[in-house]
Amino acid sequence: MPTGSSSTRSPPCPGLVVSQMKQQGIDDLSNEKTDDGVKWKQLEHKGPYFAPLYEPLPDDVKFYYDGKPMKLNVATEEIATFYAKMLDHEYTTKEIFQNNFFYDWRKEMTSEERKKIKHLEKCDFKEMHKYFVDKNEARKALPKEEKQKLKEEADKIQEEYGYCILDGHREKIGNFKTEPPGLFRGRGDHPKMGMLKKRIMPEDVIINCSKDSQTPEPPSGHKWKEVRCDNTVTWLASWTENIQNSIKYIMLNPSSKLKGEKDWQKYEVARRLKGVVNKIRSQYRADWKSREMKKRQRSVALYFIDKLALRAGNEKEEGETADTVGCCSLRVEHIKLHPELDGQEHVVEFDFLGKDSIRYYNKVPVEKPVFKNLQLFMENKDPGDDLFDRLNTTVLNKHLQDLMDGLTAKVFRTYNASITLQEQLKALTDAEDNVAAKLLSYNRANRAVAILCNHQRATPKSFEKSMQNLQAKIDAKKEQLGEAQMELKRAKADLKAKKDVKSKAAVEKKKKLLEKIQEQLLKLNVQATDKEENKQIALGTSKLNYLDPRISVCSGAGAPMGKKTVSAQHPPAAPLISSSPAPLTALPPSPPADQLLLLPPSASRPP
DNA sequence: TAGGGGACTTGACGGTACCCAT
DNA sequence: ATGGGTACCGTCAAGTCCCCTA
Repeated sequence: MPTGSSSTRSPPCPGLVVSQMKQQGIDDLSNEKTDDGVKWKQLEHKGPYFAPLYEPLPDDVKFYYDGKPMKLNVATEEIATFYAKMLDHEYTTKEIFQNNFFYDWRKEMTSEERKKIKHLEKCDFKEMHKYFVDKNEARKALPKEEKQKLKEEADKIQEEYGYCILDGHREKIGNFKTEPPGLFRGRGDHPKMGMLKKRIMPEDVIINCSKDSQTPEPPSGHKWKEVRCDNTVTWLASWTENIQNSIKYIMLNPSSKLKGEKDWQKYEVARRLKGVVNKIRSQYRADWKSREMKKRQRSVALYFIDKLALRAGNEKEEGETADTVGCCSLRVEHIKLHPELDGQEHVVEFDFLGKDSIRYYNKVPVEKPVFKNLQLFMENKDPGDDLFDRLNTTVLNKHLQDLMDGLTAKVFRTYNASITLQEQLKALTDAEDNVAAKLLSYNRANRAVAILCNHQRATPKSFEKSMQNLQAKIDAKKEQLGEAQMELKRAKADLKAKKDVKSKAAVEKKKKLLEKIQEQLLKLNVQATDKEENKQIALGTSKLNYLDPRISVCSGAGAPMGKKTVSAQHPPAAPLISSSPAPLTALPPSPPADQLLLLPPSASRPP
């Protein structure tokens, strides 16, 4: 079973590097680190690879305004192609998108163009659109050799710009290309959708590298905005994007040692939480009855974060982004209280848009004091008012910091995700199971985590069809099964009549065949179950960001690990399985790997 | 202590490489 | 060999959280 450990990491492998370093008497990187930041000594790279310049359209591809062809200035034309390319996308039907685009487009026009082009409805991009569709088709239809050539060119660029040297190690860069210009596509109801995302020029880019290293050359005729040497940060280059005025970075690939160690640290913090979580839970339960409103709100919010793995919920600037919330920013309109619902008492119904405007909908029975507190928090408030008006993420995290060093709201998500995987694996897996059954168990455990974290996906486009295909296979197999049963019956009758060796052998043969078919049918059914259950659930995110890989490795589940390198997630000096830190439930001293999962499942989920 | 900047992680999505059944 | 299905990976938006300033 693949572990994904070889695919993305740049050679040489981390373990090797460390042993070489030790031999050479070079200190391990971790020795040079301080608590509050990276401290590298050497960073060398080639700077970002810039998005290709705009190629003007051929003369026969025309833009029409009010039915008449109109030659656009190159800059104007470029922006028009951004819109033209998106014509069959739902975005372009939205009024906000259209308005934002048109407003920004007109700003970039020449004054003559601006005088003429006054209404988007009169703009005809269809010919341009067709040009790009055709071009795309042509690219797909290219002969093999041509495609190979293109790939080689891309590989060359990757080779040249895709790696950097960090303290003597060649590391893969995550995103070495600048983002190309285009129209901003926000998620959900984004007020800025359709705005023009400008082209990044070398003059916008800050380069970060070590003083003694070779400073990357800007493209000819250009210069960098700034070259600096800041070894407390991990980015190689940065620029400010024009939509949200936020900074974008070029950073290392997750397979790099730097990222891997950070990831490892994250899970170590989660493991420390394991040790104090019971105390924290008793504490917040006690605080439900506090005389201070602030404490009550804090403790109820923390209960939600712990029990439901909600995100912290920072405040956002109104009108700048889609209206989404997390725990601390929940509003009265986002919950409904049901003293009784479907035979359960004290049910809270959540309905809000979370990160990426993904809907969170959940009906949860809560403990009575929580319910009573929520009623209190909602008294005399309007639907649009904050549920926790005395609370924000800063206040909450400050409190958490007091409870445990390094504890923040998001650690609960990591902790509860990982512990859920571990418990589910333990509960669902039987060592005797075959591979298919084990894989289903792993997926189910992974699914439990994804559901907890509300990681959703759009139903894949081909879902219905591929489900039908699978069903057809199952039907065919069932038919086969029926036939096999009949044949066995006949063979048995034959044996009864003849009682000879040959017919006995025939019966055995038919029996074997029947068993084989039964097993195949079972496997298909398992597959169908897995597929159906996974229809709208995304497993990747939790696998990548929330599940301590040591849980999967130690349990022997051998499931795909995603793009992070397992070995890179450890301080490489520690071997992965034999003596390395154990997963969450096994706090030091670490038992041997085969016992890691045998700890009591109790008390790991909130009461 | 509000407010904003900065650095970093988390997240869904779409294209592509790859795999397996036909 | 082909084509359908899927895992993987890049992309870039959207979060979290920390720090600094007024």
